[in-house]
Amino acid sequence: MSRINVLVVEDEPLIATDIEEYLTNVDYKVSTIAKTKTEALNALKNHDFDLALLDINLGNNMDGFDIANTINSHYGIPFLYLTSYSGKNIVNQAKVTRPMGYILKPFEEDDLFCSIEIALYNHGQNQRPQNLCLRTINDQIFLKITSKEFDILEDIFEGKTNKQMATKHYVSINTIKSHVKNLYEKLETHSRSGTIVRIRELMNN
Amino acid sequence: MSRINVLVVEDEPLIATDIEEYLTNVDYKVSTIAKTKTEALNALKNHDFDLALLDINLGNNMDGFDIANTINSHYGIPFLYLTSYSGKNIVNQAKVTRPMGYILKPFEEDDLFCSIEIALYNHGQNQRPQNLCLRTINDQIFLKITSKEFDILEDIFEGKTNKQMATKHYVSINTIKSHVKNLYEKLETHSRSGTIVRIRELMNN
DNA sequence: TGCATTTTCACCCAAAAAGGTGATTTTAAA
DNA sequence: TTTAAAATCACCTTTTTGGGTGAAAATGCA
Repeated sequence: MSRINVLVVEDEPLIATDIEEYLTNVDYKVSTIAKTKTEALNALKNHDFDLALLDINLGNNMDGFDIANTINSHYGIPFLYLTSYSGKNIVNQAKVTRPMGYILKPFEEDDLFCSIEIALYNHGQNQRPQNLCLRTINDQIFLKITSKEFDILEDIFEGKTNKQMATKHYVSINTIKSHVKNLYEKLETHSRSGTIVRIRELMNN
Repeated sequence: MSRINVLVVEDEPLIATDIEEYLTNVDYKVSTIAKTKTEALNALKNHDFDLALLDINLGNNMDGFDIANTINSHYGIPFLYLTSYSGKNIVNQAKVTRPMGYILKPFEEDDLFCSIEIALYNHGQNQRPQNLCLRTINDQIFLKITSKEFDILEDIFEGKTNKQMATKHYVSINTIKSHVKNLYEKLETHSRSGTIVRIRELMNN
């Protein structure tokens, strides 16, 4: 497995080399340090990065936000802001660009490492199975789903048949049918696929 | 708009009150401070939180991970770890629980504020409806799905029955069954719900 | 301890889906 | 215009689901 390839965007050379050293120490690879927006966009165009670390303020401009937007629309890699701005205003501007983290200067090697690891992992998982949440569902329906019923619901959501569920849970298929029937009543559905659709809806509110 | 309701899980009273003060300063509401796993789970059961801040280590146990798992499966609120562990091992254990952030002690008020704001925003945005894409699907299977079959597939994904589809498309139910059969062959599935699961997978790559 | 809920299971019937075979008509491309 | 692929439809059998009724354990609280 090759090392994670990082783009560092930072206009202050001293800080940039600091970051580079930190990242190298924890086994990431810094293949480019960009000092301006132009350099950053160029690097993005010409290389494949796994992650970007963005300073928001580059030479008196909030160019970090622009870079973030370009990353979102064109490259889809995760990124974190490394900045000394902590004001409400800036943070609100920053959050709508959907960074995976916001680290305030000064920071330490470990801060960087932990946040990056979480960011990379979450980014990788984000286009992935959506998992159900009992509370979210129950908040939206009148007759509440019990925890056993919830287990069955998860299996239905995974496409399992009654027989498979009976085997998995070491109970009679009749028991499964009973749970399924109760689920349909509580969710006001009448079929497995209809139930999956319903759950998709409930989990998106 | 009422203030963000935060659950703080921290076994060290001094740190807990520090966190509470920080959060109150930046206009969050700390409605519960839990010192043990039991207290935390109880609080989650009895209150509606918008966010949780978890210490990983509670009295010599890694109970923070358990709490995180319960949050994911039962409550679906975003959470951040506040901890002094920065080892690779711990971080790797932590990331699979999908925290929205990982903040190392000691931290400051602003660190907390920035990370929480990002976490809350990203969590809120993460739920989205998904739509199918023929190209994406066909790129991943050997026998390609035709455009008519794709129409049927969309209906299956929406939970429709064969009869409903027949009515909608002005064809015999036998025709629908024929299309469905072909879809199962091409997608290597054997049921409607299994097909929905398969499509979910194919659309997430 | 007693009561309510949950979980377990059985049996029955009807409806829907799954699986197979075969065949005709349309459509689109060579 | 021939030909292959796609779309249409029929019929049949078996399996799985859905829907209804009822009831005995097990569990969890009060």
